[in-house]
Amino acid sequence: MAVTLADVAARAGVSSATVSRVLNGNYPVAGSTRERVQRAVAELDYVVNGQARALAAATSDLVGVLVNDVADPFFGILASALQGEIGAGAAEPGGGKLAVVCNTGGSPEAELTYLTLLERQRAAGVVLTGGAVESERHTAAVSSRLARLAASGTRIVLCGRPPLAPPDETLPVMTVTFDNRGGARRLTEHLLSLGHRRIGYVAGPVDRTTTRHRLEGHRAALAAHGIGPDTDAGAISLRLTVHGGYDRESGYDAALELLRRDPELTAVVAANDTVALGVCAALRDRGLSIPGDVSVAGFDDLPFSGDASPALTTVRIPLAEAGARAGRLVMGRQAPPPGGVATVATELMVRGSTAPPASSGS
Amino acid sequence: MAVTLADVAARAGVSSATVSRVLNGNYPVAGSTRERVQRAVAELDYVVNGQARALAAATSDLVGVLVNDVADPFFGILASALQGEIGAGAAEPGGGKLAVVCNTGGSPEAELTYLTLLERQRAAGVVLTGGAVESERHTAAVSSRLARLAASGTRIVLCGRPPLAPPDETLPVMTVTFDNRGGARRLTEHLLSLGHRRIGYVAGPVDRTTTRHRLEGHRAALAAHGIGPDTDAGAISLRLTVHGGYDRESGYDAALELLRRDPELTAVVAANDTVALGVCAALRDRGLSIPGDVSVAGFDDLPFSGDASPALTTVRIPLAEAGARAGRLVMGRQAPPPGGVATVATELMVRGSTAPPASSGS
DNA sequence: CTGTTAGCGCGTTCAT
DNA sequence: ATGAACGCGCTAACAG
Repeated sequence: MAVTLADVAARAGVSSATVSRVLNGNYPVAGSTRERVQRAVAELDYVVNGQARALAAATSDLVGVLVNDVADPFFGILASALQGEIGAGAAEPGGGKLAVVCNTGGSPEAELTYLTLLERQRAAGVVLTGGAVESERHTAAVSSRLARLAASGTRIVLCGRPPLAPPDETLPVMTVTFDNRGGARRLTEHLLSLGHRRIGYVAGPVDRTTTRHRLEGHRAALAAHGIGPDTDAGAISLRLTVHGGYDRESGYDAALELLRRDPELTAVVAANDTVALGVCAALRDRGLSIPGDVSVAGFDDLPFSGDASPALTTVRIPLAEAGARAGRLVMGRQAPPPGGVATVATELMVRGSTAPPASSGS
Repeated sequence: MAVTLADVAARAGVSSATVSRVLNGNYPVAGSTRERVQRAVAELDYVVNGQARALAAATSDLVGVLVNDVADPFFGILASALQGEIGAGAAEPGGGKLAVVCNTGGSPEAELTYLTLLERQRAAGVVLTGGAVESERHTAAVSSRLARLAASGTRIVLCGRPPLAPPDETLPVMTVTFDNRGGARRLTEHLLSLGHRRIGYVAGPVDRTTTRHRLEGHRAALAAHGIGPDTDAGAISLRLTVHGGYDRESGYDAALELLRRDPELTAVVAANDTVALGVCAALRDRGLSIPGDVSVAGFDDLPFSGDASPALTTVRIPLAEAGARAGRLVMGRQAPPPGGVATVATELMVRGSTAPPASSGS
């Protein structure tokens, strides 16, 4: 069948150990011997058996990357940046590893299943991306899985979700988290400063850290402007929150629902840019102009956001940089940040989709 | 360190062979024994060692997916659909495999490197997605690598590129290819029927099958309308072809170049939707309206294309379906198409970005 | 510098 | 139905 180390050794007239040494270049080997071995390797088209090597050396060439869905640009960009770091130097010996991308679809069960599969493979590292599901049970389950992985030497990095709770902080888990709360707050402040008071909010799925943090930022901004939950205007704002998925359809449906709840609203903040596009489509279908009648804002600043028209006001997350950083961390190519947690700043991007409300202008 | 089969065996008071049989469920085992073993497995939190299993059983849980870049929605959607099939049933024993996504960045060397890495891992299957680089040397190199992989039992699927040349057709390689030529032809016919005659073409990178096929379709449509390369109008069209990357910047730059070459052009066809957005941006920056002054068309029908404004006329490729099909093929869950080649039809999507040229209307 | 030996953890014969 | 023994292909001690 396949040619093995022994075949190469026989061909080169040396022991298999010597061949191994030449291949890994960790031990001194005489130049002439090395050359003979390399010739034999080339002649036989020998390719090492990764699993045998992994078994013997107790190492792995695999790094798991858990994402909700690579088809979603948010995760696609993260995955791409991660893969870039993980696979970097794949040509050199020991240079790069293989990124195993796992689509969880946002399902907690799938997340656990994949963690088990990666544990099976004795993955060298695991990166969990995107918001985490907030449930006692699931958090505990993930934590214990991660603890076992970490105990067996697997490097763990969280990217785009908050660090694990303090009690579990003993885990050697590194985190690259996004300032979702701050970004959301600045975004809503922007709308408030434009004069908007009836602001709809299309939130993401419930029980997700990302959803909660963005919503908290939004409400914090409202409260700071005297629109706390205990005021009349605040009560309206509370009523103007609709939860949905992180997809375009959800945005479309949510926008219609918001208009039903308050035909007078002047602005809509969406959970992310994709949802915002759905919101825009719904508003247009209702004959409303953006931002003339209603301002719309998104989150993430995905590539298409600048090309939408009007261009979307949104909050930029440097996804590629964050992913690359997480990649370096999981590869051990960069020292962990102090406390194990790095917070990536977010930036308000004001574009054409937001403007003062019509009433305030006339 | 990690708990092994032997540990479980000891705990259950049976031999390791019995534990193995319980785990794989391929052999008859007494109910009571089975139960004791399963209890021991649960109590010890045992997780099989994938590499050891792979080594012993000569099987692999890995399937490689080569893409140019997962951050590109075209590949992101393909990868997502592929992963969905590959990982399907990951919970059941033998149910799913792990998709190893490899970003080649369109580099032939990276492609070969990853194929070697996947061969190392004795991957159960490999899917090559997207257009192939057209070069004698590279094609030969890839073919021989694929031949070796196939010989060692790895299932090979091509998705989004043409089948390998007839001489290599003996390889058990399955192909899911896109009708790029037909789609491009219908797209240009659409523009011609609107009355356009000076049509710029922003082609993809040279020496790529996708680039060539789309360009051929474009030229075929022109020729069919009497605008062959030997006519005056045809000569103009030839001059109005610019090559660039598959990214937005390339589209932007190419559009400016096209306007320089012919300020009178009335339509621009782009290599894909992303490029088309760049073209649109450049035209707008030049003060030209779409489609009033210049019509623009793309290719692929990525999700954002319908939300651009004007919405992009483009050619739809059912990427998710194609990816899922390729995934089933590589998993051996679907019978290979006759001749090993399935051609996926493309569909012209006429939207707002194309209209009759201004001159013909007045 | 190189060969010999002993596992890595599991699947799988062959016995029983 | 179960156990003992061997080997998958390679790396890592240990000699020499």
